[in-house]
Amino acid sequence: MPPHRSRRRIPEATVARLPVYLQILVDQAGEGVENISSEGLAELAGVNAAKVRKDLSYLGSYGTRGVGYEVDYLVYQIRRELGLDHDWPVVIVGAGNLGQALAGYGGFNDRGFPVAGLVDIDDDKVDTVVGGIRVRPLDELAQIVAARNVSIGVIATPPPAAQDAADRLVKAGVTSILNFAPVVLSVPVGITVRKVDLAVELQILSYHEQRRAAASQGGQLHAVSTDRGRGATA
Amino acid sequence: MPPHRSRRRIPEATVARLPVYLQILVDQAGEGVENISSEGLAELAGVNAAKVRKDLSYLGSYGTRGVGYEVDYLVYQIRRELGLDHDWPVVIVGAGNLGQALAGYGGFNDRGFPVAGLVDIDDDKVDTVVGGIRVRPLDELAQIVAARNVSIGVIATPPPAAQDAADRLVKAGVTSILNFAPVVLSVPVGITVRKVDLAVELQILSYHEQRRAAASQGGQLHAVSTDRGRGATA
DNA sequence: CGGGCTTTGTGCACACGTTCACAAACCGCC
DNA sequence: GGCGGTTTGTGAACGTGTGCACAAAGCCCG
Ligand SMILES: NC(=O)c1ccc[n+]([C@@H]2O[C@H](COP(=O)([O-])OP(=O)(O)OC[C@H]3O[C@@H](n4cnc5c(N)ncnc54)[C@H](O)[C@@H]3O)[C@@H](O)[C@H]2O)c1
Ligand SMILES: NC(=O)c1ccc[n+]([C@@H]2O[C@H](COP(=O)([O-])OP(=O)(O)OC[C@H]3O[C@@H](n4cnc5c(N)ncnc54)[C@H](O)[C@@H]3O)[C@@H](O)[C@H]2O)c1
Repeated sequence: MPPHRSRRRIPEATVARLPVYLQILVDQAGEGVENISSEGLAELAGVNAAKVRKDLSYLGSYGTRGVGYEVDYLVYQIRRELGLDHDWPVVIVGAGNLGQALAGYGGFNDRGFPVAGLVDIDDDKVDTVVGGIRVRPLDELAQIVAARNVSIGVIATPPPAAQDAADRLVKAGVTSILNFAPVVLSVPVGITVRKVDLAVELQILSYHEQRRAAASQGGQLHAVSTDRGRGATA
Repeated sequence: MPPHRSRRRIPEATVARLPVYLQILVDQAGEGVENISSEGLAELAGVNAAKVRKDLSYLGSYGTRGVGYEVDYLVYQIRRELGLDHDWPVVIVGAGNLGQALAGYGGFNDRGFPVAGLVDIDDDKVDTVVGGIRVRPLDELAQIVAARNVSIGVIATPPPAAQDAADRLVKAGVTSILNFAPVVLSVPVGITVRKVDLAVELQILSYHEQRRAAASQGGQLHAVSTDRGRGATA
């Protein structure tokens, strides 16, 4: 079978689920499972089987009717499609509470995202070592990005400094940013930004709690719908 | 005007954006801004103005044509709709790297989510103090939940322990869970779960990087579309 | 008090995402 | 080689989310 050049554009919703499938498939491979059906994978991923099949169909026709999917091959294909066939070094800006937790987290390295650098504006933080990484001054950001060919930056600064951090990252040549500060970043076209905002997550939970409370008190009870693939109500 | 009993169901996509508007509005109020137009708010939130208007219309008709929205009143209404008119104490399970960063993070308290407890299975961690919180043994989880009337739990344990943590949380009476472990949790119906998976976020960025690289090499360049409100490509 | 300007609130069309349902494909076994 | 059982891949229907475009509403000013 031909190595299927990645032509088609994959829907964002699917892109967001592929890493979940990948995780499960790697686990399954580790347990010696060689084949898996869309039904089985769906069960483990907590989604609909038809969705699994449609998602996987964007990668090509890698299943065998009557049998299912070969786990190893699927892992290979998803990896390739997500660009995980090589490492993506990341640079972290801000070595505070969160930046240190991130740097000390082995999961990044394991999953192909080695921490190429950790920079901070505070001289007291510079040269301290966290998770085997020595904190470097903010000035060296561009240098690190260039030297290690970094294209992904992580922002873990206080909110007021986040835009500045983004500007510096972009200037240094980074083209993707993962932002933990609760602010809306403004970046040039062509730069991809994703935001992880814990407060937002908690507030969404709060909404559902509040709704539950209101419902059980006054009105009738509703099933709460799933929320665009990022959370779920069982 | 009547205090508008929260009748209508608000679309999930809107619920996910309201916290962002709220954040911006609070900032603006702090800077003395009294009124804001959908256009202005949209600009600051990085979204379409019509979307802002439609989102806000689910709360009721709180704008004034020709003028815009009164910032303070909008803050009040969004807070009420999200259930943020009172605090939601949270309990954190797992006092490792991440659990400590979360417990030490002032932003939770400020935003109405005080840490009611931090529990860990490891006796070496118990009784250590992090961010002003004394780590308690896992056994005391149910007690903490009951005593402080906690309905939101945060899982920051290693992946293999996450399901156990979820089970304990549910048993203790928690009805919403924010899960940081990269595993799919299985919970009873009626429990709301949201997952924050950093590796997934990075892998999505990796996909776009890979796509960019492939495009600039071979095919034609495409604008990358926005991804369901959680990230963006400018 | 009326006219012009601004901005909301929403109907409508379209895009995107999800799920069902089923023909086509494949396996294994007789 | 054919048959029954299984599972894929996808067309089609449906549901959710987005954005345009415009009438309705309100403000200001003369
Ligand atoms: N800690 C958490 O659990 C947590 C949770 C949710 C969100 N966040 C967000 O993550 C961000 C970081 O949180 P934290 O708790 O680590 O804060 P922190 O104050 O502990 O750390 C911030 C670090 O950034 C450095 N810094 C400040 N300005 C900088 C700049 N211009 N360039 C580079 N570094 C700079 C500071 O020196 C400090 O070391 C904040 O925006 C916060 O809102 C944190
Ligand atoms: N640290 C990060 O930046 C980071 C980033 C992304 C994801 N995560 C995820 O967050 C989770 C925690 O990461 P970490 O770096 O803090 O790990 P960690 O190993 O530092 O901490 C885990 C803690 O959980 C405790 N624990 C283990 N089993 C438990 C149980 N059954 N009940 C209660 N506590 C238990 C351990 O004693 C330990 O203190 C992991 O699932 C990890 O994949 C962490």
